[in-house]
Amino acid sequence: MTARTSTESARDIPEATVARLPVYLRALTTLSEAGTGTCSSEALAAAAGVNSAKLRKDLSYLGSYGTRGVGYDVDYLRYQIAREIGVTQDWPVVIVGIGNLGHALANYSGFRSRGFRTVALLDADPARHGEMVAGIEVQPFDDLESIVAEHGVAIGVIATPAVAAQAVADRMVACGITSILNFAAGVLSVPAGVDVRKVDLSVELQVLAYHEQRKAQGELA
Amino acid sequence: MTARTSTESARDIPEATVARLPVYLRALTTLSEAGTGTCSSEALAAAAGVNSAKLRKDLSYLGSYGTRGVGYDVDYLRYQIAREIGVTQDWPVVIVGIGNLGHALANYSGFRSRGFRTVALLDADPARHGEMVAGIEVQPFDDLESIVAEHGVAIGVIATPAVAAQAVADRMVACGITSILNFAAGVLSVPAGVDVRKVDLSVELQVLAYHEQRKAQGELA
DNA sequence: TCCGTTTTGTTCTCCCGTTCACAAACTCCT
DNA sequence: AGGAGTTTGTGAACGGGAGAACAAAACGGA
Ligand SMILES: NC(=O)c1ccc[n+]([C@@H]2O[C@H](COP(=O)([O-])OP(=O)(O)OC[C@H]3O[C@@H](n4cnc5c(N)ncnc54)[C@H](O)[C@@H]3O)[C@@H](O)[C@H]2O)c1
Ligand SMILES: NC(=O)c1ccc[n+]([C@@H]2O[C@H](COP(=O)([O-])OP(=O)(O)OC[C@H]3O[C@@H](n4cnc5c(N)ncnc54)[C@H](O)[C@@H]3O)[C@@H](O)[C@H]2O)c1
Repeated sequence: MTARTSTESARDIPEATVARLPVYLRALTTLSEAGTGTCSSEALAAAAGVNSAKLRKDLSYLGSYGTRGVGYDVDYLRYQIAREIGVTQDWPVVIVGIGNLGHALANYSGFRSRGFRTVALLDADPARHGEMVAGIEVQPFDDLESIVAEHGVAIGVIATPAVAAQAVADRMVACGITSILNFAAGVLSVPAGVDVRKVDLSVELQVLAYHEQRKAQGELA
Repeated sequence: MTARTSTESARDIPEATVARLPVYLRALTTLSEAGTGTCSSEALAAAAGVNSAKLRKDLSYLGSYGTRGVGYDVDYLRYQIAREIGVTQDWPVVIVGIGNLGHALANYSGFRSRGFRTVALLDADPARHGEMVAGIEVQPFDDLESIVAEHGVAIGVIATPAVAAQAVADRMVACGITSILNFAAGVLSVPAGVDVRKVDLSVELQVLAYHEQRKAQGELA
């Protein structure tokens, strides 16, 4: 899934833990907004939907931020996780392919509130150019290079049809983007050092269908 | 992630394999449409973006559908995987929460072509009722029970705000839905025997941000 | 028929992740 | 000050998945 080339820095956090840190972060934000000042690993684990031992081990990779007999300071731990993930700063993001899904993503407020700022919406179709979506103007895909250079964009989102995805990814990589979130079906091939994460709704539904079928078979027996 | 209660039937396919079968299925469909009649595990693995040994082991859980020295018959293997997943039949699906994301999902043609049929779009907001999206009329959320009963729906999609998600899930479970695809943030609690899969875009982006930050740190050193 | 080539199916080993269990550390009450 | 109660941090056992390696099987040509 992720390719590592650069020299490993100080702490090496397991991939599975990295994927859970954002979940803890959200749970902590909810707790903080509810006015909770301190929480135990048990309580936080319940809020995040994981085993408490796993939570404690995950947090131990970041350091020793809890107090035995007491628990964790919600705001302090929240800051530490945010810093570790790197969302104390804002990451500029470009979205390519402003169709059905691209519109939804552009309108999604959860990005901005969680450390990401959409700096541009790009589409190859001239008919879409100039349209305003969530306060941002849709621009030609060919503006990619200048926008990435101007804002120092490192993260790109692909929401184009599958046939265009590889070409879009190539252009992104060529102009310096090193992390891609891909909604299009199929496999993207990128050079080492570029991270790609794929979201595939059909896969999710088909996994559900598999289990659903098994349940039905079990009832017959 | 998934809860198993019913008695295990004949073959027990590892969860990791189940998650990859849909990927193989798509790769096979692409190959078939390109006119390929036979393919080796090496070729299919490349198309699916996985290791060929892993692919062969995955397929061996389904049975012995290949021919040594030759490879796999594309259409035959495709049918076998589709049957194993359970997408030779059509699964009726309801989508709840027809906002930004719900619109995109309703318009997504990839569902129908992969074994799923959207039978209803439901929303709690009366202002949305009667709107036509992708040829389907948006109906009141309170119609859930009658629609599920009428069509025998087993799979539900939640695309409401996070605060409403648990209540929607409860109603779904109460009227017989046993598989839920959840796009809302936060943890859903459901009884054993109900499968929930969560898609969380913020988590995906934050994982990318973490690696991005590490890359930047590595360059400084 | 026999041998070389190709490719599957499977075994074996290693590694990562999960979970249990407990000692260390902290608080609070007497 | 001391003991009871609570909760963290981590060592250790366990299970599952990934990948290398190879034997078994099929094919094709001589
Ligand atoms: N809509 C969904 O809910 C959904 C769900 C899962 C996956 N997907 C996937 O997401 C992708 C987008 O889906 P959608 O429904 O928004 O499709 P869409 O057709 O509505 O939008 C695609 C957009 O990409 C643009 N585009 C095409 N080629 C381009 C290029 N080379 N460069 C830049 N822009 C280009 C098009 O002009 C269009 O605006 C598809 O790959 C689809 O499979 C969508
Ligand atoms: N838009 C995105 O790209 C995106 C991305 C990731 C996650 N999400 C999540 O998906 C969910 C939906 O996002 P959105 O942008 O479409 O939001 P939205 O506000 O545009 O749409 C939500 C819809 O749900 C309906 N709704 C509210 N309460 C309901 C209830 N109790 N029963 C039935 N319907 C109800 C509302 O009327 C509205 O139509 C949110 O939880 C959001 O966090 C969205």
